[in-house]
Amino acid sequence: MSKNRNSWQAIHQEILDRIRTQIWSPGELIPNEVELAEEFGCARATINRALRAAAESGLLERKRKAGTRVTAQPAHKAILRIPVLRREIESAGKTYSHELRSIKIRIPPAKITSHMRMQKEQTGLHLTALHFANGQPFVYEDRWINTKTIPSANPDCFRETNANEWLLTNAPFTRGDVEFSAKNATKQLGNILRVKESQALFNVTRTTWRDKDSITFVNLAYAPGYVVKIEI
Amino acid sequence: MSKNRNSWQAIHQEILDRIRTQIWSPGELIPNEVELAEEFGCARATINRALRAAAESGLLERKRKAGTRVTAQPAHKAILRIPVLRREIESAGKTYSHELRSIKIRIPPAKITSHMRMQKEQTGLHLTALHFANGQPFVYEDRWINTKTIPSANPDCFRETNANEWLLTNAPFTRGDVEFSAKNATKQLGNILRVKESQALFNVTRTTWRDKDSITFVNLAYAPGYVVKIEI
DNA sequence: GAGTGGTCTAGACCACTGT
DNA sequence: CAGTGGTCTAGACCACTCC
Repeated sequence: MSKNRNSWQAIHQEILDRIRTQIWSPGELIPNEVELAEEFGCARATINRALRAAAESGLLERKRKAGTRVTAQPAHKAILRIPVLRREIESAGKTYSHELRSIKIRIPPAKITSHMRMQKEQTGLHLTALHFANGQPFVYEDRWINTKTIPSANPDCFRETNANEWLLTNAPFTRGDVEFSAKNATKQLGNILRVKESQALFNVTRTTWRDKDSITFVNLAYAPGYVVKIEI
Repeated sequence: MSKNRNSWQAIHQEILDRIRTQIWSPGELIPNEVELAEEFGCARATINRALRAAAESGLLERKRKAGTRVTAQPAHKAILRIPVLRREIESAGKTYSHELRSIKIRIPPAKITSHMRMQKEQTGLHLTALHFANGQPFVYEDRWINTKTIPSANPDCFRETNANEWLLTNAPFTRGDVEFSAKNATKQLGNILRVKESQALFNVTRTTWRDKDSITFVNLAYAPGYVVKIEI
C-alpha cells in the first residue's frame, strides 16, 4: 500500500508533477488553497503543508491576497551539510588527527578587524593548525577568535581539543557566513600541505556571529582532490 | 508588539535559546510534545511545528517512541541557491552575453557515458560555450546532453538560447548532483578565459536526471575571483 | 475592503519503534 | 504492547496586500 492519496506528501508530489509537465506553467497563478482542498478532497491545512513545502524548495511563490504562482526562473535550492572536520574525515573511513602549529594572542591585521567588526588595537586569538586524514595533510586552518565575544577562549583550550570542536561546544553561534573559492597555493602553504606551489586549492572561509558580535573567522585550505558534493 | 508568545516562531526561538545556552544539552532528551504544549499553553500541533523546524535545521533529532534529542554534533545545514547563469551575472549589475564555441553530435568518451549511464556507442550532443560578464570571460561551459532522454535537443536549439536556459524550459529534471572543486587552468583553458596557465579556477560539475535517465552533464570553469557565498 | 495565505486549536487516528 | 512523533480534520481568526 502506497501513501494515502490525501497525504500532504502525495499532494506535494502531484504539485511537483504539474509544475514539471507545465500543467502549471512558469509564472502562472495556481488555484487557491480552498479550491485545491476541494479538488483533492482534503482539509485546507493539508494543502497548505504541501504548497508550503514546494514554496520552501523555491518552486512556488506565495503572497497573501495575490495567491500562489509557479516561480518563473527558479534558483535551485540545495541543502548543504557542513560537518565537523573530524566527522567529515571519519565518515570517509579515514583516521583523523591534527596538529596545532601556532597559537598566540595578538592584534589582527586591519583586514581581519574590519571583517570581524572588532575595535582597532583589540587583540584576538590567532591559531594555525593542520588536520590530517590517514596521516596525510587534509586541510590547513588559519583562525582568529574574538576574545571579547568569547572571553573563555585562551591558548590552553586548544592544546587537546581542536578549535573547530571546542568552539562548537563553548561558543555556539546564531549565524554564519561561508564562502567557497579556489586559490593557488603559496610557496609556504605548498610546503605545509606537501603540494607544489601554485597548486589549485579549494578554499573555505567561515565567519560566525553571536547576534552582532563576531566569534571567529577561519580560512580552510583543502588539499587537492577535495570536492564538495550536494544534491538538488 | 512582538510575536504572540504562543506563535510557533516564538516557541522555535525559545527552543534555539535553550539549546544554545545548554539548558538542553547536546544528546539530551527533551520533554515530549504533550508536556511542552502544557508548558507553553498551546496546542500540540504548534509545538510540533516549532520542533519540526528545529529538526529540519539539524539541531534536534526526533524518533517516534524514543523522543526528541538535542543533536550532539550538528552538521550545519545551509541553503544554497543555484541561479541561472544569466541571473547570476545580471544580479551583480553586469551585462550578460555568451558565445557558442562548438556544437556537435558525437560519441562521448567512456568516462562520460558511464557517468551519465548511457549505452556505449550511443551518441550525445556535445557543446562548449563561453559566458561573459560585461564582456569579460566569466565561465567556460563544457556540456554533454543525452539525446536519448531529450530527443528534441539538436544543434539548432542552441544558436540563440544558451543551453542552460533552453534545458531549464525544455528538459526539467527531477534531481541533480553538483560538485564544487578547485582546478588549475590548462593551457587551453587559460587562453580561453584569458588567464595564465595553472591559475586556480573554481569548478562546478552538474549532472541532472529525469528519474533514472541522465539529461545533461556540464562542467563549468569560473574565471578567477569567483566566490560562492552562503549563510548558515 | 476583500481575498488570500498564515497560523492556531482540539481532537482524532496512524505509524513507527523501543522494551 | 505502549509511548512518541506524524499527520489529518474542521473550523476559526489573523495578517498582509492588492485593488
